[in-house]
Order: sequence, then C-alpha cells, then structure tokens
Amino acid sequence: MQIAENDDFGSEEITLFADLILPVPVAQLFTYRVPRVINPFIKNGARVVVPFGKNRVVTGVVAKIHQTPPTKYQARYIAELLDDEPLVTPYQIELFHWIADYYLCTVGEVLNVALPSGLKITSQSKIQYNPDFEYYDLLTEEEANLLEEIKKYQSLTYEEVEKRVGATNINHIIKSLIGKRAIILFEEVKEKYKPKVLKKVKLNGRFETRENLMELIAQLDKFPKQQEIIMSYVSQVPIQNVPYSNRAGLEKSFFTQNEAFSDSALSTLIKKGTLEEFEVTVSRFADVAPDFSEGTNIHLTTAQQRAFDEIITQFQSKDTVLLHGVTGSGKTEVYINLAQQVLASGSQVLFLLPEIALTTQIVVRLKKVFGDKLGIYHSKFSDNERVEVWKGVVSGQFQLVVGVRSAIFLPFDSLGLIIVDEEHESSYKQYDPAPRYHARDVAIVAAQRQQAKVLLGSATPALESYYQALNGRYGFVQLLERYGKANLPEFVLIDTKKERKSKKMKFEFSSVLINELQEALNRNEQSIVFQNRRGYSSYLQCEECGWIGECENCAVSLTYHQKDAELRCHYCGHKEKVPKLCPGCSSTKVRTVGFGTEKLEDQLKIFFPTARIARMDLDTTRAKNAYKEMIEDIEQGNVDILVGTQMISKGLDFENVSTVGVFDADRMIHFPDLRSAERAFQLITQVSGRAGRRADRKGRVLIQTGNPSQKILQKIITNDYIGMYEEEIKERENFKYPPFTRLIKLTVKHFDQTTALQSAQKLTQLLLEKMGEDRVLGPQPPLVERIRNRFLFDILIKLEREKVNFRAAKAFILEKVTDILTDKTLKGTDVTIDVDCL
DNA sequence: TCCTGGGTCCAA
DNA sequence: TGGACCCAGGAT
Repeated sequence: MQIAENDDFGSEEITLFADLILPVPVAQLFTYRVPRVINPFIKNGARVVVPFGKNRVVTGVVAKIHQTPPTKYQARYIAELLDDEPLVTPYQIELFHWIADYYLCTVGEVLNVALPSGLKITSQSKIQYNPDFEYYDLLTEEEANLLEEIKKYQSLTYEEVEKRVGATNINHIIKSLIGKRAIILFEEVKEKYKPKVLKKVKLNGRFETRENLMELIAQLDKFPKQQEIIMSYVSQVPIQNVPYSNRAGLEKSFFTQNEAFSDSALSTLIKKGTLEEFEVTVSRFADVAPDFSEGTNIHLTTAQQRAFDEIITQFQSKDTVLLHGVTGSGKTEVYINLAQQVLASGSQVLFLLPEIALTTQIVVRLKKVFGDKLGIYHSKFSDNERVEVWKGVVSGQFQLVVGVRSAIFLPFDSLGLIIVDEEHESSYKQYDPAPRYHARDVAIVAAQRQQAKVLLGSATPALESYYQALNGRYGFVQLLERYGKANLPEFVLIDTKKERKSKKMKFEFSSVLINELQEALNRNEQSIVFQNRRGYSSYLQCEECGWIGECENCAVSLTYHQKDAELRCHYCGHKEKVPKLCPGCSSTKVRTVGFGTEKLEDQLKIFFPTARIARMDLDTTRAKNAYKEMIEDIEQGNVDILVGTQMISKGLDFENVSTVGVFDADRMIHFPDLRSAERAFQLITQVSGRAGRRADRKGRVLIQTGNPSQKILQKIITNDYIGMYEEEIKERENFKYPPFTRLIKLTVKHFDQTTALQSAQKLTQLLLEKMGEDRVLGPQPPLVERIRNRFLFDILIKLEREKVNFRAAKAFILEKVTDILTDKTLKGTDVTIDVDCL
C-alpha cells in the first residue's frame, strides 16, 4: 500500500465511518469507524476485516462511506483493509440492494450467491496460538497441556482440536485459554483463490550462445542422462535459431512425465544451475484458442438482416426488445452481430443462457468469433475458474461473458447489451436458497442502471414477455423463417389408445414410431427420443397389496433406477436398494409402473439391436465433460438414436437428426400447474425444433398421446404460438394471474404437521386482516407436501398491478412473517418468501 | 458441584 | 448465522 503525499483528501483530519455488508442474515448494514491511516485507501466495494461480537472476527464488504457517527452506540474500528481495489463495484452494491429489497431477503444473502466462494466472506471460527503470550504461570496444568498441543499447528477448528487431542469436553479449557489471551480466535479470511501455475524450466542464459551450448553438451558426455535432457530441450525449444525462445522455457512436466528421462538427472541439472526452474501463472481457459479461419463477420440472411436492423431501430425507443424467432431461424447469428457491434463501441456484453453445459455448441461458436475476449461463467466450473472470470471482467480482459443466471452478478462497469436467450426458461429463476430471483427480470433492472439494452430471445416466449411486447412496453421483432430455407418439421399425432386396442403397442412404443425410427436408421439419419423423466420407471408397485415405494423423508414415490438396482428420491436424493419381496405382503409380484429414459433406452436396444443408442439425462452427464463428449459423439455420427430428458431440448443443433419421438405428452399437459399448457407447448416445440435442420429434407416429429384432439396439441402441431398465447392469456386474465397480477408465495415449514398447519393458518389470518380474501389463497399443501421430513403449506398472495402499492404490501407481508417466526407458541416454524414465484 | 444441553438474545 | 450467557437437570 503506497502512502500518497499531498493528496487533496484532507484525510488526516476527517473521521470516516463505513457501513458494511456482513455475512449474517440480518437485514441491516453495520457501521464501523475507519482508522485514519486507511482513510485514503478505503473504497466502496472493498473487503475489510472487522471485530464482530465478543470474540469474533469477520470479513465484510464496504457499502457506504460517510461521516455520520452512529448515535445509539459506539462504532468499533475496522481492523484491516483487504483490497486496494474494490472487489465489488458501486453498481453492484446498488443492484444487490435492489435485489434484497425486491425479493425480500438480506443483502448478505445476495452477496452469498453473487460472489464465487473463493472471494466469499465466510466465517468459520478457528483458534490459533497467540505468539505474544507470556504468562504461563497463570495456566492450570490442563490448560498448559492443551496449549502445547495447539502450538504444534498453524490453526485449528474446534472439532480439529478435539480430534487431535483425543478428548472431549475441552471447550471450557479453550474458553479459559481465550480469556487468558493464550490463544486467539479468528475467522479464516485469506483468499482461497489460487492462480493456476505451470512449472517450467529454461536453460541458463549463459548457454544461449552457440559456442557455450556446444561446450556444455560436450562436457556432459560423461553424464549421458543429463546430456539427453539438454539435447531434447534444445530440440523442443529452437534456442539456436530463436535465442529469445529460451525465455519461455519448457514445461517441467515434459521431462517428469516421460519415463525416458531421469528425474534425478533433471534435478542435478537444476541444482548445478544449468537449467533454471520458474513458474508462470496461466489462465485456466487458455486451451481454447480463438479461430479466425471462418472470419468474424458472420453473414446474415435477408431475414436475419431485417431482424437485426429492426432490433437496432427498436432500441432507439425501447430498452427491452423481444425477439420471437422460430426454432432453427438462426437467432444466434443475430446475437453475434449485435454483440460485435456493441463491443466495437467499447461497451460490455452479457449473454445469458439457461444451463450452459446444455449449449456447448453455442459456446464453441462464440469462442470462435470472440476468442480471448469471451469469458464463460458456468455452474459446472470450479470455483477458481469463476474467480478468474470475475477478475477478468474487472481487468477488462473479458468484454463479453456468456453465462448462466448467476453471471448477472459479475462486476460489469459499462454494459451495453444483455442478451437473454431462451428467455422463457424456468432455470432463470432461482428457487431454493434466497435470493429467489429471476435473472431475466434482474437483467432488465441491471441494464437500466447501466443504460444498457436488453434483448430477450425465444422461439416460445414466456406469456409475460409476449404480453409486454404486444402492449408496447417492450420492442418486438419477429423472425419466422428457418435458416437456410429449411422447413419446419412435420408433426404426426399418434393415438396410443387406439394402438393399444389393436394390440400394436410394443412396450411403450407405438408401431408408427418404431417404423419411422427404423426408416430413419435405414436412411442413416439420426433420431431423438424425448421423455421428460429420468430413471427406469416412475415407481414400484406390488400387484398383490398395492404397496408403493415411497421416500421416508418426502411425500413422493421413489423412482426406480435399474442400472444400480436402486430406488431414488428425486427431491432429497435418498437412495435405497430395491426390495426382493414386497415390504407390505412379502409377495414377489412387485412391478414397475410408468417409464423413464432408462427404460426407453433398454426397450430400444431390443427393437434395434444393432443401432447405436445413447442416453442423455442428469444421470449420464454428472461428470464435468460427459456432456461435451456425448455431443461430440453425436456430431460425429456415432449415435443413431438419442434418448433424453429436457436436457436435449435446448439449443442443440445436429444436422443429421430427421426424426423426433415425444413420449408422455399427456403428463406434461395435465400436470397440475397454472403453466402446464404453456410449458408443454414450449417443451414440445423446442424438442421438435431439433428435427430437420437441413434444407434438403423435412423432419418428422411423432407425438404419442392418449387423446390427439386436445386443443393444445393442435396448437403445437400447427406451430400456432399466437393461438396458444391468446387462449392462455385469457385464462390468466379471468383467474387474475400474472401478467395481470403479481404473485408472492409463502411456504410454511415445520417438522410437525400440526404445528405447520397452525402456523400457516395463523399467518393466513394475519394477512387476511388487511388484504382481503381475494388476495390471499390457502393455506394448502403443495404437490409434494413433505420434503426432507418437513411438512409444507403454501399461501399464495395475488396483488393487482395497478391498485396495490407493491412495496407497502411486501413490507406488510414481511412484518406478518416475522410475527410468525418470533411467535413462541409456533417454535421451529420456518417461512420462505418467493416474490414473483411463477 | 460440575457438566451438558437447550433456549434466547444479539451483533455496530 | 454463531456464540455467549443463563438455567435446569443429570452425573459424580
């Protein structure tokens, strides 16, 4: 830290205070006094270390610096400043506050999801020997013994102390040692981020001249192993022709990982100084090199160009534009051109995608165009990788970031454009830990604050977005022509009831579908089979007594996974072995009911024994690169039939896929949820979009259903988005659902069912007093009424957009929820608040 | 009498 | 959230 002389801050005299965000779930900032020596250096967004409570030390982020001393208490001093440059930008602090405020959570919680854990401000207590301690006479024998143990280690947690010493009940000794200042309690605050370093070796500079090098080699005649190493170094590094190349050296692993070289000879050379060892910091993303061979200017078709121009025009009067483009219309090219234009103007671009692993193909294309400027932010990335993207955005290395919903929290300072692709996707909404935010909505707010524009793109927009586009709040651009004149696929509805009657069904497959798959195989084309349920079958049931395998923690049936002969709960992850006999009546007639991807895969292997069949779902893609490898396999034509869950519905682009089979459409349509029809439309349209992406042949989509005359299916097969929209929006209006209202869902949880219900009822009562029966619905048990042993009750609050003051209503709700949480007769009750829960 | 577990409160 | 502090009840 350099001390500025003559800075005009006038720092020496002023007393500053800092309001800090601390990692505690308390909805307030904490004011600390800034020591004068760091006055010139402290900045909003920097991390600091502060004492908190009696014996604790925590890290926090500076949210505000001011000169107003607190009146009700004495501010304590900040202990240490961790960052010279702010880690969090002022823009981010504002955005975090907005999110906390809007979604009813604490800023600390927002910070928790926003920061990669390598930068996070955690607080895990550790104890450490106090090196300044000298009053040994004050210690009891017990204390002295324990202190000796603790001295041996750098630092220990409470549990570690117990383990090392092999005794329990030592907390009181630790406590008294702390009291006597023999040991100190501290929170781990050091940065966990480790840059990736590469160990390299280079030849001592002396040998860069030809004569010296020859002489060295001659000298090593007596040490053939060492000579061999030098010779291969010279052959790898063209030191004689390009002397400069020696500076870059050669990776040490080149020698250590090749058995032909002797490790001891290498270390001797290093010890003698003939070779010098050094380390370089490398980016974890260095392996994907930019490829300009295709040129950066992607040529747009006439239709794409028109959409592009319209978007630019609309941006002049609107901050948000919705691009409605059918599947395969080439929205990506439009995005890329827009991004290039924004980047050229010097602004940053954020490109949001749902679950990025699912769209590696897009990432590869972006990487080709944008090269090193592109940062990738993804949930499967390690923490260090995320910290690198974070720092890359701060340093300006990444002008463009493609990422999942949490990428919205990155420290941009001059955003020009946010693209939200597949904006209708539900994975943009975070459900479980707070903040329960929607990345698309946060993107719109974030853009406003940076004077940036937002482009929402989808083949099947969310009803809310389409509504805003029609009523003029958003700009609206359509791209209704497939890229390269490819046709939209042809749809066939297969009546499974009829087929079953005439005994044409083979297991879950209709004869029509089997024939089409066979024909596709004959033509050497690829097929996709879609079933939005993983595992082997839905559940196990006993034919004799009706027993069904259920989770012991949640109110759901267990899914049968044949591969591991296991029953698994898809809610809490509970696993158990498949029982040999029915646990209810010891009968052997336990059968599987329903079907998932695993079962379809098995059946396909029976129908088409020679076909190459692959399955893509959560179970087969857990490993970091499994997804990527599978995609490459399909691209190279090593797969004939791909079975998968919704994972295969998004953004994949395989030219050779001609046939798509859709199973269980009825379950999607009749799922008891307000959005089921909209979701079914979106999902089936998205999957069908995988078919027939070539101009020279038409794809076929076969949908198996028990009732082909359902309205929504007709809309799907005629690709009638607008028809679907009109139907659904009418319902929304009738029943007062978004976009005509805003919904807030309160979930009341308790281990005891009666108390859960009591709490929920009491909360409902409190809310009804002011809000009225039209606005408060419930309490009712949700679809899955018990999760991880806790009973749930939902209360749904509907607020009209015009009539209700949203802020005031939320404040009221928060107040009543707090009443319940602090009610002593309802101990153990937990309530979560989900704003805009749909 | 000491120890432990549970509950409550509070942090600047 | 974590920890300090207090109280009650069990082990010693």
